[in-house]
Amino acid sequence: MISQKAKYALRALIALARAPRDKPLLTSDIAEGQAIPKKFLEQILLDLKHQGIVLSRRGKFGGYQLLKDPGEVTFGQVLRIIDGPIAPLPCLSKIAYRRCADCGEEADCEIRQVFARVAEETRRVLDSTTLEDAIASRAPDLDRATPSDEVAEVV
Amino acid sequence: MISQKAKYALRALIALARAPRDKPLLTSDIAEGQAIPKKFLEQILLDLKHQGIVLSRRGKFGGYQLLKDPGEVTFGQVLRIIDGPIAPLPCLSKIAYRRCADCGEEADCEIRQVFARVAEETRRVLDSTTLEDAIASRAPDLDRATPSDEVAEVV
DNA sequence: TATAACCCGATCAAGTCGATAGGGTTTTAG
DNA sequence: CTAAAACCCTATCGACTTGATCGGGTTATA
Repeated sequence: MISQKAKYALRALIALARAPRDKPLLTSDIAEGQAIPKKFLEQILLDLKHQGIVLSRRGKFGGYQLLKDPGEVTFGQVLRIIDGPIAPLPCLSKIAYRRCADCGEEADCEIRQVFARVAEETRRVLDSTTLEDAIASRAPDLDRATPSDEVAEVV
Repeated sequence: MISQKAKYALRALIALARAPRDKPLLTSDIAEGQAIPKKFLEQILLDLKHQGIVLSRRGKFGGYQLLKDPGEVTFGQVLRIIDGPIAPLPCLSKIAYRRCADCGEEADCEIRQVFARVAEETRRVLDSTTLEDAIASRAPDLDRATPSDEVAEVV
Protein backbone atom coordinates (compact mmCIF):
# COMPACT_ATOMS: atom_id res chain seq x y z
CA MET A 1 0.00 0.00 0.00
CA ILE A 2 1.35 3.39 -0.93
CA SER A 3 0.70 6.13 1.60
CA GLN A 4 -1.93 8.81 1.36
CA LYS A 5 0.91 11.30 1.35
CA ALA A 6 2.42 9.76 -1.77
CA LYS A 7 -0.95 9.82 -3.46
CA TYR A 8 -1.26 13.52 -2.62
CA ALA A 9 2.22 14.18 -3.97
CA LEU A 10 1.47 12.47 -7.25
CA ARG A 11 -1.83 14.26 -7.64
CA ALA A 12 -0.20 17.61 -6.94
CA LEU A 13 2.56 16.91 -9.44
CA ILE A 14 0.08 15.86 -12.08
CA ALA A 15 -1.78 19.12 -11.50
CA LEU A 16 1.48 21.03 -11.89
CA ALA A 17 2.35 19.10 -15.01
CA ARG A 18 -0.98 20.07 -16.54
CA ALA A 19 -0.60 23.77 -15.74
CA PRO A 20 1.31 26.18 -18.01
CA ARG A 21 5.00 25.87 -17.23
CA ASP A 22 5.55 29.57 -16.54
CA LYS A 23 2.62 30.24 -14.27
CA PRO A 24 3.08 29.02 -10.69
CA LEU A 25 0.18 27.34 -8.93
CA LEU A 26 -0.77 28.29 -5.40
CA THR A 27 -0.67 25.67 -2.69
CA SER A 28 -4.21 26.63 -1.82
CA ASP A 29 -5.43 26.18 -5.38
CA ILE A 30 -3.88 22.73 -5.66
CA ALA A 31 -5.20 21.84 -2.23
CA GLU A 32 -8.70 22.89 -3.14
CA GLY A 33 -8.68 21.34 -6.57
CA GLN A 34 -7.34 17.99 -5.40
CA ALA A 35 -9.03 17.79 -2.01
CA ILE A 36 -5.78 17.81 -0.07
CA PRO A 37 -5.43 19.41 3.40
CA LYS A 38 -3.54 22.61 2.67
CA LYS A 39 -1.01 22.51 5.49
CA PHE A 40 -0.27 18.88 4.74
CA LEU A 41 0.28 19.72 1.10
CA GLU A 42 2.74 22.42 2.09
CA GLN A 43 4.95 19.82 3.73
CA ILE A 44 4.76 17.60 0.71
CA LEU A 45 5.62 20.32 -1.78
CA LEU A 46 8.50 21.36 0.44
CA ASP A 47 9.89 17.83 0.34
CA LEU A 48 9.55 17.78 -3.41
CA LYS A 49 11.30 21.11 -3.60
CA HIS A 50 14.21 19.96 -1.46
CA GLN A 51 14.60 16.99 -3.74
CA GLY A 52 14.68 19.12 -6.85
CA ILE A 53 11.35 18.11 -8.34
CA VAL A 54 9.57 21.46 -8.08
CA LEU A 55 10.61 25.05 -7.53
CA SER A 56 8.85 27.74 -5.58
CA ARG A 57 8.51 31.49 -5.62
CA ARG A 58 7.84 33.17 -2.33
CA GLY A 59 5.83 36.27 -1.54
CA LYS A 60 2.75 37.63 -3.16
CA PHE A 61 1.95 35.94 -6.46
CA GLY A 62 4.32 33.16 -5.54
CA GLY A 63 3.57 29.47 -5.91
CA TYR A 64 4.99 26.22 -7.23
CA GLN A 65 6.09 25.01 -10.65
CA LEU A 66 7.61 21.83 -11.95
CA LEU A 67 11.37 22.12 -12.08
CA LYS A 68 11.82 19.18 -14.42
CA ASP A 69 10.01 18.21 -17.56
CA PRO A 70 6.95 16.02 -16.87
CA GLY A 71 8.58 13.38 -19.04
CA GLU A 72 11.52 13.25 -16.67
CA VAL A 73 9.77 12.80 -13.36
CA THR A 74 9.05 9.15 -12.66
CA PHE A 75 6.61 7.65 -10.20
CA GLY A 76 9.56 5.82 -8.68
CA GLN A 77 11.38 9.05 -7.83
CA VAL A 78 8.34 10.54 -6.15
CA LEU A 79 7.56 7.42 -4.15
CA ARG A 80 11.11 7.16 -2.86
CA ILE A 81 11.04 10.79 -1.74
CA ILE A 82 7.73 10.50 0.05
CA ASP A 83 7.47 6.88 1.19
CA GLY A 84 11.09 5.79 1.21
CA PRO A 85 12.41 2.57 -0.28
CA ILE A 86 10.23 0.70 -2.72
CA ALA A 87 11.86 -2.68 -2.12
CA PRO A 88 9.67 -5.21 -0.26
CA LEU A 89 12.54 -6.23 2.02
CA PRO A 90 15.23 -4.05 3.58
CA CYS A 91 17.87 -6.45 2.27
CA LEU A 92 16.71 -5.70 -1.26
CA SER A 93 16.98 -1.93 -1.03
CA LYS A 94 20.05 -0.16 -2.24
CA ILE A 95 19.13 3.30 -0.97
CA ALA A 96 18.42 1.92 2.50
CA TYR A 97 19.99 -1.51 2.55
CA ARG A 98 19.81 -3.33 5.85
CA ARG A 99 20.77 -6.90 6.35
CA CYS A 100 18.01 -9.04 7.83
CA ALA A 101 19.34 -9.72 11.31
CA ASP A 102 17.56 -13.04 11.64
CA CYS A 103 18.41 -14.50 8.25
CA GLY A 104 21.36 -16.62 7.32
CA GLU A 105 23.31 -16.20 4.11
CA GLU A 106 21.53 -13.87 1.75
CA ALA A 107 22.42 -15.94 -1.26
CA ASP A 108 20.61 -18.89 0.30
CA CYS A 109 17.52 -17.00 1.39
CA GLU A 110 14.55 -18.38 -0.52
CA ILE A 111 12.34 -15.50 0.50
CA ARG A 112 14.80 -12.92 -0.68
CA GLN A 113 15.04 -14.59 -4.06
CA VAL A 114 11.31 -14.48 -4.61
CA PHE A 115 10.92 -10.87 -3.54
CA ALA A 116 13.91 -9.85 -5.61
CA ARG A 117 11.77 -10.70 -8.62
CA VAL A 118 8.86 -8.67 -7.24
CA ALA A 119 11.15 -5.70 -6.68
CA GLU A 120 12.49 -5.97 -10.19
CA GLU A 121 9.04 -5.95 -11.76
CA THR A 122 7.87 -3.10 -9.57
CA ARG A 123 10.86 -0.97 -10.45
CA ARG A 124 10.40 -1.70 -14.11
CA VAL A 125 6.98 -0.08 -13.99
CA LEU A 126 7.58 2.74 -11.52
CA ASP A 127 10.95 3.85 -12.84
CA SER A 128 9.75 3.99 -16.40
CA THR A 129 6.41 5.69 -15.89
CA THR A 130 6.56 9.49 -15.91
CA LEU A 131 4.08 12.20 -15.11
CA GLU A 132 3.76 12.72 -18.84
CA ASP A 133 2.80 9.08 -19.36
CA ALA A 134 0.26 9.31 -16.60
CA ILE A 135 -1.36 12.40 -18.06
CA ALA A 136 -1.44 10.90 -21.51
CA SER A 137 -2.91 7.70 -20.00
CA ARG A 138 -0.47 5.61 -21.90
CA ALA A 139 1.93 2.84 -21.07
CA PRO A 140 5.44 4.16 -20.50
CA ASP A 141 8.26 3.87 -23.00
CA LEU A 142 10.14 0.95 -21.53
CA ASP A 143 13.40 2.13 -23.07
CA ARG A 144 13.22 5.00 -20.67
CA ALA A 145 13.85 2.60 -17.82
CA THR A 146 17.31 3.05 -16.41
CA PRO A 147 19.64 0.12 -17.12
CA SER A 148 19.17 -2.52 -14.46
CA ASP A 149 22.38 -1.81 -12.57
CA GLU A 150 21.60 1.81 -12.26
CA VAL A 151 18.04 1.12 -11.28
CA ALA A 152 19.23 -1.19 -8.55
CA GLU A 153 21.27 1.72 -7.30
CA VAL A 154 18.21 3.66 -6.28
CA VAL A 155 15.62 1.16 -5.20
CA MET B 1 7.74 -3.76 2.69
CA ILE B 2 6.37 -7.09 3.82
CA SER B 3 5.95 -7.50 7.55
CA GLN B 4 8.23 -9.43 9.84
CA LYS B 5 5.25 -11.62 10.62
CA ALA B 6 4.88 -12.59 6.97
CA LYS B 7 8.57 -13.38 6.78
CA TYR B 8 8.21 -15.63 9.83
CA ALA B 9 5.20 -17.34 8.26
CA LEU B 10 7.06 -18.06 5.05
CA ARG B 11 10.10 -19.34 6.90
CA ALA B 12 7.97 -21.61 9.03
CA LEU B 13 6.14 -22.96 6.01
CA ILE B 14 9.38 -23.60 4.19
CA ALA B 15 10.62 -25.51 7.23
CA LEU B 16 7.43 -27.56 7.22
CA ALA B 17 7.73 -28.17 3.50
CA ARG B 18 11.21 -29.55 4.01
CA ALA B 19 10.18 -31.90 6.81
CA PRO B 20 8.74 -35.38 6.20
CA ARG B 21 5.04 -35.04 5.50
CA ASP B 22 3.88 -37.47 8.17
CA LYS B 23 5.97 -36.22 11.08
CA PRO B 24 4.62 -33.07 12.71
CA LEU B 25 7.08 -30.34 13.72
CA LEU B 26 6.85 -28.73 17.13
CA THR B 27 6.27 -24.99 17.35
CA SER B 28 9.28 -24.80 19.60
CA ASP B 29 11.51 -26.62 17.14
CA ILE B 30 10.53 -24.33 14.30
CA ALA B 31 10.88 -21.31 16.54
CA GLU B 32 14.34 -22.34 17.60
CA GLY B 33 15.50 -23.33 14.16
CA GLN B 34 14.27 -20.18 12.48
CA ALA B 35 14.92 -17.69 15.26
CA ILE B 36 11.26 -16.79 15.69
CA PRO B 37 9.76 -15.85 19.08
CA LYS B 38 7.80 -18.93 20.05
CA LYS B 39 4.60 -17.28 21.25
CA PHE B 40 4.53 -15.10 18.18
CA LEU B 41 4.96 -18.14 15.96
CA GLU B 42 2.03 -19.80 17.69
CA GLN B 43 -0.25 -17.00 16.53
CA ILE B 44 1.05 -17.24 13.02
CA LEU B 45 0.64 -20.99 12.75
CA LEU B 46 -2.84 -20.67 14.16
CA ASP B 47 -3.76 -18.19 11.43
CA LEU B 48 -2.33 -20.51 8.82
CA LYS B 49 -4.31 -23.35 10.30
CA HIS B 50 -7.57 -21.43 10.22
CA GLN B 51 -6.94 -20.66 6.59
CA GLY B 52 -6.36 -24.27 5.71
CA ILE B 53 -2.65 -24.11 4.97
CA VAL B 54 -1.42 -26.30 7.82
CA LEU B 55 -2.96 -28.80 10.20
CA SER B 56 -2.16 -29.42 13.82
CA ARG B 57 -2.26 -32.25 16.29
CA ARG B 58 -2.77 -31.34 19.91
CA GLY B 59 -1.44 -32.95 23.03
CA LYS B 60 1.80 -34.70 23.68
CA PHE B 61 3.69 -35.48 20.48
CA GLY B 62 1.50 -33.05 18.63
CA GLY B 63 2.75 -30.40 16.24
CA TYR B 64 2.15 -28.91 12.80
CA GLN B 65 2.23 -30.29 9.28
CA LEU B 66 1.52 -28.87 5.88
CA LEU B 67 -2.05 -29.56 4.86
CA LYS B 68 -1.46 -28.86 1.19
CA ASP B 69 1.25 -29.93 -1.14
CA PRO B 70 4.23 -27.51 -1.15
CA GLY B 71 3.60 -27.02 -4.84
CA GLU B 72 0.13 -25.72 -4.10
CA VAL B 73 0.88 -23.08 -1.53
CA THR B 74 1.79 -19.78 -3.14
CA PHE B 75 3.55 -16.80 -1.61
CA GLY B 76 0.52 -14.74 -2.54
CA GLN B 77 -1.81 -16.86 -0.42
CA VAL B 78 0.43 -16.61 2.60
CA LEU B 79 0.94 -12.87 2.28
CA ARG B 80 -2.78 -12.22 2.00
CA ILE B 81 -3.44 -14.27 5.12
CA ILE B 82 -0.78 -12.56 7.18
CA ASP B 83 -0.46 -9.05 5.78
CA GLY B 84 -3.78 -8.57 4.05
CA PRO B 85 -4.26 -7.22 0.54
CA ILE B 86 -1.27 -7.12 -1.77
CA ALA B 87 -2.65 -4.33 -3.95
CA PRO B 88 -0.83 -0.99 -3.59
CA LEU B 89 -4.11 0.94 -3.45
CA PRO B 90 -7.35 -0.03 -1.71
CA CYS B 91 -9.24 0.69 -4.93
CA LEU B 92 -7.18 -2.03 -6.65
CA SER B 93 -7.91 -4.77 -4.16
CA LYS B 94 -10.68 -7.24 -4.76
CA ILE B 95 -10.53 -8.96 -1.39
CA ALA B 96 -10.72 -5.61 0.41
CA TYR B 97 -11.87 -3.15 -2.19
CA ARG B 98 -12.45 0.37 -0.95
CA ARG B 99 -13.14 3.31 -3.15
CA CYS B 100 -10.70 6.19 -2.67
CA ALA B 101 -12.90 8.76 -1.01
CA ASP B 102 -10.95 11.69 -2.36
CA CYS B 103 -10.61 10.54 -5.97
CA GLY B 104 -12.93 11.27 -8.85
CA GLU B 105 -13.92 8.68 -11.42
CA GLU B 106 -11.78 5.58 -11.10
CA ALA B 107 -11.54 5.15 -14.84
CA ASP B 108 -9.97 8.60 -15.09
CA CYS B 109 -7.53 8.19 -12.20
CA GLU B 110 -4.02 8.34 -13.60
CA ILE B 111 -2.50 7.06 -10.40
CA ARG B 112 -4.78 4.06 -10.30
CA GLN B 113 -3.85 3.15 -13.85
CA VAL B 114 -0.16 3.13 -13.09
CA PHE B 115 -0.48 1.11 -9.93
CA ALA B 116 -2.81 -1.31 -11.61
CA ARG B 117 0.19 -2.35 -13.68
CA VAL B 118 2.31 -2.70 -10.57
CA ALA B 119 -0.33 -4.84 -8.93
CA GLU B 120 -0.57 -7.04 -11.99
CA GLU B 121 3.16 -7.68 -12.11
CA THR B 122 3.35 -8.32 -8.39
CA ARG B 123 0.52 -10.83 -8.53
CA ARG B 124 2.09 -12.56 -11.48
CA VAL B 125 5.13 -13.35 -9.37
CA LEU B 126 3.55 -14.00 -5.98
CA ASP B 127 0.61 -16.05 -7.18
CA SER B 128 2.76 -18.31 -9.29
CA THR B 129 5.61 -18.92 -6.87
CA THR B 130 5.05 -21.84 -4.51
CA LEU B 131 6.88 -23.14 -1.49
CA GLU B 132 8.19 -25.89 -3.72
CA ASP B 133 9.65 -23.34 -6.15
CA ALA B 134 11.27 -21.49 -3.28
CA ILE B 135 12.86 -24.61 -1.87
CA ALA B 136 14.11 -25.65 -5.29
CA SER B 137 15.42 -22.10 -5.81
CA ARG B 138 13.89 -21.98 -9.22
CA ALA B 139 11.67 -19.58 -11.07
CA PRO B 140 8.03 -20.59 -10.85
CA ASP B 141 6.12 -22.26 -13.65
CA LEU B 142 4.20 -19.30 -14.99
CA ASP B 143 1.41 -21.52 -16.29
CA ARG B 144 0.58 -22.18 -12.70
CA ALA B 145 -0.59 -18.59 -12.35
CA THR B 146 -4.32 -18.43 -12.05
CA PRO B 147 -6.01 -16.85 -15.07
CA SER B 148 -6.04 -13.08 -14.67
CA ASP B 149 -9.71 -12.75 -13.80
CA GLU B 150 -9.47 -15.27 -11.08
CA VAL B 151 -6.27 -13.77 -9.76
CA ALA B 152 -7.91 -10.38 -9.57
CA GLU B 153 -10.55 -12.03 -7.45
CA VAL B 154 -8.15 -12.54 -4.62
CA VAL B 155 -5.70 -9.65 -4.72
C1' DT C 1 4.66 48.85 4.64
C1' DA C 2 0.84 45.84 4.59
C1' DT C 3 -0.25 41.64 2.75
C1' DA C 4 0.08 37.39 0.34
C1' DA C 5 2.38 33.33 0.11
C1' DC C 6 5.82 30.08 1.06
C1' DC C 7 8.88 28.03 4.99
C1' DC C 8 9.53 25.23 9.08
C1' DG C 9 9.32 22.78 13.39
C1' DA C 10 6.41 20.96 17.12
C1' DT C 11 2.70 18.40 18.37
C1' DC C 12 -1.22 15.15 18.32
C1' DA C 13 -4.67 11.30 17.89
C1' DA C 14 -5.30 7.01 15.99
C1' DG C 15 -3.60 3.08 14.26
C1' DT C 16 -0.12 -0.67 13.31
C1' DC C 17 3.65 -3.79 14.44
C1' DG C 18 6.28 -6.93 16.87
C1' DA C 19 6.12 -9.12 20.82
C1' DT C 20 4.80 -10.82 25.49
C1' DA C 21 1.65 -12.60 29.13
C1' DG C 22 -1.33 -15.73 31.12
C1' DG C 23 -3.75 -18.81 31.05
C1' DG C 24 -7.34 -22.76 28.80
C1' DT C 25 -7.98 -27.14 26.31
C1' DT C 26 -6.76 -31.49 24.29
C1' DT C 27 -4.11 -35.61 23.92
C1' DT C 28 -1.15 -39.20 25.25
C1' DA C 29 2.12 -41.89 28.32
C1' DG C 30 2.46 -44.34 32.19
C1' DC D 1 -6.64 -41.63 36.30
C1' DT D 2 -3.57 -38.20 36.13
C1' DA D 3 0.30 -35.50 35.00
C1' DA D 4 2.75 -33.57 31.51
C1' DA D 5 3.21 -31.96 26.82
C1' DA D 6 1.65 -29.24 23.32
C1' DC D 7 -1.52 -26.58 20.91
C1' DC D 8 -5.35 -22.81 21.45
C1' DC D 9 -6.97 -18.19 22.43
C1' DT D 10 -7.48 -13.40 24.09
C1' DA D 11 -5.68 -9.39 26.04
C1' DT D 12 -2.24 -6.19 26.49
C1' DC D 13 2.00 -3.46 25.76
C1' DG D 14 5.62 -0.19 24.10
C1' DA D 15 7.50 1.81 20.11
C1' DC D 16 6.74 3.58 15.89
C1' DT D 17 4.20 5.44 11.85
C1' DT D 18 0.63 7.99 9.64
C1' DG D 19 -2.21 11.71 8.52
C1' DA D 20 -3.05 15.89 9.99
C1' DT D 21 -3.08 20.37 12.61
C1' DC D 22 -1.02 24.50 14.84
C1' DG D 23 1.49 28.52 15.29
C1' DG D 24 4.08 31.14 13.83
C1' DG D 25 8.60 32.95 10.78
C1' DT D 26 10.44 34.66 6.39
C1' DT D 27 10.30 36.64 1.83
C1' DA D 28 8.69 39.24 -1.94
C1' DT D 29 5.55 42.24 -4.15
C1' DA D 30 2.05 45.98 -4.94
